[in-house]
Amino acid sequence: MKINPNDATSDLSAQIAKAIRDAIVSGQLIVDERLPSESELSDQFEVSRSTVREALKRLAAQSLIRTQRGAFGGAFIKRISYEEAYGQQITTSTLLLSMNAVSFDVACEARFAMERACAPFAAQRRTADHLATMRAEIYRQAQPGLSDESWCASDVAFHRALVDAAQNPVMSYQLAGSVEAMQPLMNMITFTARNRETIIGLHTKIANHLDNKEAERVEETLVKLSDYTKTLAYDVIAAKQKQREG
Amino acid sequence: MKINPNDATSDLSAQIAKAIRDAIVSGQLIVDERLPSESELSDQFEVSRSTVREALKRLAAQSLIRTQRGAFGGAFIKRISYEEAYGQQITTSTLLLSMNAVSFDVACEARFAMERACAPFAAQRRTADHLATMRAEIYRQAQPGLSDESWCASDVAFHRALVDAAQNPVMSYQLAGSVEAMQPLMNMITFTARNRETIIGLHTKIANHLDNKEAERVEETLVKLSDYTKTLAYDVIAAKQKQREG
DNA sequence: AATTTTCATTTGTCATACAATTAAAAGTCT
DNA sequence: AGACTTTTAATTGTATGACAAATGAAAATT
Repeated sequence: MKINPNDATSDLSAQIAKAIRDAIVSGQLIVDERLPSESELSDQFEVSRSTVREALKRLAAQSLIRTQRGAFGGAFIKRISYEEAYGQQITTSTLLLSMNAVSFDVACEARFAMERACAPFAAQRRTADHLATMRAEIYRQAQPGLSDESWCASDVAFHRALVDAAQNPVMSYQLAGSVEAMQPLMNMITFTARNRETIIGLHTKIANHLDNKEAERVEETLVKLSDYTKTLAYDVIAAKQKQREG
Repeated sequence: MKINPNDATSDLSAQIAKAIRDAIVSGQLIVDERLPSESELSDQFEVSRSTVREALKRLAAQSLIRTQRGAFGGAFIKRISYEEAYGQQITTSTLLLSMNAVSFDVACEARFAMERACAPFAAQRRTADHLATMRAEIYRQAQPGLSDESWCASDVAFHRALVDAAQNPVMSYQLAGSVEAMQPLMNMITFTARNRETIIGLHTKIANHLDNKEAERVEETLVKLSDYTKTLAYDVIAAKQKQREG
């Protein structure tokens, strides 16, 4: 692992982080392996300990290493967990959508397309637990006086159960970002009692079709749900437009 | 933004990073807004400048801020680009798969399921450019003496073109991880001339069906490709098993 | 043999200093 | 007055040294 101290395009700590990251991704450093101590690294790279520390903090932020204090402590290559990966994906996806002004349509299309991809597997593999979770969320959604925030949270929980029913952790991980990152966009919509009723109807259908292992029908219903959600968004945008003009 | 100096569960720099990150994600800090200088932050949080710097490097590693030297420089909230988001997703996905010993089947299933989700949109929206890229990669794949590495790289390029044809940047971003993270797993497979021929045949079909805007057929062919890829992986695993026993 | 103490190692935090960079402000020349 | 150059102040990047806190191994003690 080498760095170029005269490269003006990036900081030393960024270069060091990259060198170590590359070694991890390429498999040269394996899980639970200990990196040299901060002093040793500063000798090897010929930089100060502060610079090494900044590099290590960069890696820690990406869940690539964990550190432990004390004798026989140090920085260890970390086995990244699904939970951490979810978290990172959600943060990145959320910011990507909010900062780049991704249109509701584009985000909605991506989300429901990927959810539809889960349907065949979910229909095949769903357990009683998954169905119970979905029905419990539907029940919650039907409560009168539920705040928009709680409604959206329950909506996310329902869809996560659908995705998890496919029992493919990689898919669950990939979709976590899609579903959760939509929440801020969904929050812009005001869900009237009538809107909610329609959505609950579609949710119920999805649960029933999953129960009957009818994948195709689940997909059809997801398309309807996607279309209906888009319609609601259009109405919100139209109303805002009118308000601006009036 | 407040931190708890006596919280033994996490470092001060991690707490500070979290406080700022939360402010960014929740929209309290907007794109291109300047954070206080390192000295000001160290005053506000009542920690040393080094600790603040470590926190800022954590945020920089997640592409949440960029820094600029000199007068009127500082740390600015960064608009995360699709490219950076791709990069992060690929790093995380790759490590998630390699470190958690995700089976080839699970990864393959997730990847092709999500690719299939793109098919309807790709068939509708593909341009001449997308088709040209796909056919160019097919041509490259047919070259005799192509190394396994180059073959896999071309395979990735082909599938990226397919995903990009859907013209939904959010989907492209989500799928980048799926497709690229599979590469190390794919590299374990030795692609014989005969294997390649079969795959090229399926790739050609996909390109043709896309050309004809026949979404259903694209999906069918993707299923065949998925099944064939799984078969190849089984053979590799079986061969290794035999080697171990013999 | 079990418990306690000591000790060396390592990360976490702080303080200070200086280099490098940068844009604004001030100064200079035509 | 306007274009160009120099100065200046602010800010991040890097280095150094110091000490606190944690921690597991080794030594000492009971």
